[in-house]
Amino acid sequence: MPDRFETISFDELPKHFDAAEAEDKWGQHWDERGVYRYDPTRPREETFVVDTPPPTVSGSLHVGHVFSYTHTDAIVRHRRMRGQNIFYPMGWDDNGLPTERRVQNFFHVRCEPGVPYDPDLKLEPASAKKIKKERPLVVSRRNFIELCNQVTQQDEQAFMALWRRLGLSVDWAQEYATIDDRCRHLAQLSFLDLHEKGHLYSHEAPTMWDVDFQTAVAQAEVEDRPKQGAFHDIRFGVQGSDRSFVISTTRPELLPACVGVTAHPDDERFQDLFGKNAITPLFHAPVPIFPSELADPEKGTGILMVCTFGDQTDVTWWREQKLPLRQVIGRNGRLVELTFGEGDYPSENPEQANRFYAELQGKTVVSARKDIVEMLRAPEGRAAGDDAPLQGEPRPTDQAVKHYEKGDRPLEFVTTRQWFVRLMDKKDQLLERGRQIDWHPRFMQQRYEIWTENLGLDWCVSRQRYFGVAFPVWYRLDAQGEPDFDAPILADAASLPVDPMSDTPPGYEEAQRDQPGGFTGEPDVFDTWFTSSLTPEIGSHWRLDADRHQRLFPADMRPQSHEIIRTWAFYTIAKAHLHEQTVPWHNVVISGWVVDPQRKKLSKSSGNAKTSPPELLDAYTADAVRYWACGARLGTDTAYEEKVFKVGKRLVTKLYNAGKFVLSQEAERHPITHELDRAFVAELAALVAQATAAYDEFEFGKALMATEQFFWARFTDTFLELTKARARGDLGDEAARGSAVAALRLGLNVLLRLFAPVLPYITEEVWSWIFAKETGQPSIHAAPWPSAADFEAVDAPADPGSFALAIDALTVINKRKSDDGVSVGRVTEELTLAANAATAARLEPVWEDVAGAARCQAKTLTSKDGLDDGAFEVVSATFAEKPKKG
RNA sequence: GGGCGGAUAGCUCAGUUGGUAGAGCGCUGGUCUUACAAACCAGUGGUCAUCGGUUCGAACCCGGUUCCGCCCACCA
Repeated sequence: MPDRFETISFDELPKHFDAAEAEDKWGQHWDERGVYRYDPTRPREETFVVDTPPPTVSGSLHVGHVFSYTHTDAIVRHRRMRGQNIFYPMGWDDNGLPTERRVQNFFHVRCEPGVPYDPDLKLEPASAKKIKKERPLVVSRRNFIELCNQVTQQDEQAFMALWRRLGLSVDWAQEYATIDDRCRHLAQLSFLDLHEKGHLYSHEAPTMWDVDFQTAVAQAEVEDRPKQGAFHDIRFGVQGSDRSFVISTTRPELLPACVGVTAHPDDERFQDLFGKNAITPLFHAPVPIFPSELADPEKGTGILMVCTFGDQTDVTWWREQKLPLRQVIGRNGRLVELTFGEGDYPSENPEQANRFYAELQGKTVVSARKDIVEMLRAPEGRAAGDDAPLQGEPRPTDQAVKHYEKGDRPLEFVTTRQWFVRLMDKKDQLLERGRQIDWHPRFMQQRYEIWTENLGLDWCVSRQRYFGVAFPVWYRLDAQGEPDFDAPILADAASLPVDPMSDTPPGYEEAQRDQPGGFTGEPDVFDTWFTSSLTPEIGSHWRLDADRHQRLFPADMRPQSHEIIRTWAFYTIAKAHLHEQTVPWHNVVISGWVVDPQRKKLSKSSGNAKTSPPELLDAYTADAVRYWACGARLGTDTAYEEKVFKVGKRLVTKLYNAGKFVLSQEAERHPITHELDRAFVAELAALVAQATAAYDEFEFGKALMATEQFFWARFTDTFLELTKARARGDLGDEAARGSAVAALRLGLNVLLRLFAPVLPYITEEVWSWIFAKETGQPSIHAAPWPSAADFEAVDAPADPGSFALAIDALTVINKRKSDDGVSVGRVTEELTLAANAATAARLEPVWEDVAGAARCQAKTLTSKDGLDDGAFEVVSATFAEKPKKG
């Protein structure tokens, strides 16, 4: 009995592919079979390590997530098929401000560290009415953290469900959360290591401060926002003289904080002033006038007031000139209590100064500005303009004002004690590390370079928040109860993770907490980036498991988006450099954004992200959505186009139908011997090479497009049609039939594998019918990526162009049918096709197939001079009558 | 102010080292055709933003300009 191809029975399969069912079924199978599991026994060089971005689980899922995570998954799936041992974890970034904000709104609560813990606190989500009518419930720090944990766990479930449905081939055994014990442990170890190596310091200094969240922020979290400001021209006096001058400022409310006046040393206009004291209006404070290169003679009036603190330059002047500190803006953004004529607040007229200041005290920056302008315009009964300090009216100007990226009000410089990681002295080393990494696309490296070169401050890593990783630090209290910040007590590495607010430091009793001679815990938490900059180390279990670390670090690939190069990428590189003297990963792969037709980034806040990811998956299926995502080029923004989802859905349907057809063709097993089949295989082999090269560059989009193009234009619309007659046994002998079916199956098999990284569900479905058993690979996602090995049993065609030529000939015949209004399937009773002699000779070996596809009963191929090479002409054609219905 | 990316058919985008402009969608016409009407066949459609240069030849290389998006910048 001859060996026959195993086939499927056409009628047993559902007419239409049920994607929802397949998503469910295959998701379960993959889990059960452990297809995506990392094998810890395989060596580093066989392993492909992904440093997956842990999404912020603040509850807002949008298509941007789906987009970029699909990119990573396609790359990962391809690597897995290349035989690599995949380490593809998933983490949840749940600590930090976004969660705190979400919890505050969700339960309508406010955290107050002094409040006692309520072990029985049970809260329901707050209704909109409640939020509107009632004041937020005040809860303890510990209760608040518990609520944060509760909400993030729910959010993580939602994310996980989405990721599974989308088909991310994550190894769920490697799941982590940035607030879990291991991450807290590692973040605190990181702190201890940096401290030991001398990269950490804490000091009290002016720091960028968000007055709403009441926390310090780092340079990387600061963004400029355009704002309408106004120059106020204010006349200053000079001590012991009639001379005066006018400064121009956009922040008149800082006048009580004025500690100096400066102008450029070469500025002719102010030579006589240097070394003298200016007298501030209203407050009559004598302040030194000094020259500085940093003053720009072109700006304003060329001479300006130095305040503590209006901006970064003020901080510089304050330091260099050793000026006094007059911090008038408090941590809550309101003007603090103070008295002129005392201490650091001298005044030549304290009584008047205090009268003015009393009106400003307790006010916000904005209302204090309004009030002080009125005072400057008409101080104490005098009419406006009557020798008033304010010269003319404020002149509007556009300015860029620093804001915390998550905040609403401008940042202030407030003097507080903060912890810093020293980076300013390591810029060159960090730049060098950046150059040791391959950036995809390449130009994205520029972002890193520019950021690093322009870095102006060390990394402030302490935050005055609650839901975060605690500093493993306590301070001794002296006899007066004052903390000794210069010699912090560090936690023992073996005791981590610790919470200094509830754990006691080595050698102390809990009773000594906050007692003179005792200790106090560091209440601050780490900047969330302090933890998330450790994701490669979190994956590798750095300092916890040396063998695992050696197998997983540095990682191979870091996928991320470009707006966080200055934070996530930068800090991760810094950490790997400081801890391990190496790069954290070898490749950075940058996805673009999803944008609306107006080129605006899709986001919930701007209201252009209307469809949620689950809705999208319901409407179009996971494969179709993945198809859309994978059409993108790296680093390039992609428009949100509903049409593209439909195209993806169509592709899935076509794969299903083509699979059914090919795998139902019966024939004896036979090698691929026919010229047309060999020419097809030659083209297929070229496609494989092309797709493989694209994936080598992480360009899944190029690979997909090439594969898709081939699938429609060279497989379903053409090769299938050209071999149909032979595969049915209507044409040629058993060998010809076997060759056709063998080539169809090889084509389908290879194309399925090329599509598998992008379309995991439909490819697995079709693969499961026959190929799973035939190849011994139960899952296509564990099957080998197509390569030359797939084609080595097939001899080269006599003419590599004969497949293309057959397509051209068929197209000409189809055009004739179309022109005659005849369907392609109609029988051709007689056909005479002409080509020049050379072309006719080349077509000869595949002419039977062409005629078969055209359903010819009688056919003639003649040669005719004057036709171009490769051109065909239908000399005559008669078509059968339309078959009668019935 | 400095830098990066983009501008190609009505729309979304390809276009490898310079060599006659491509796909999909849309649109028009045709076809129920034994894998698929959730389909197929055929057709329409472009001064490659703009100006100049190099070249036998430029969408591609060089320079200028204009728009769009983004990143960065001490913001008196």
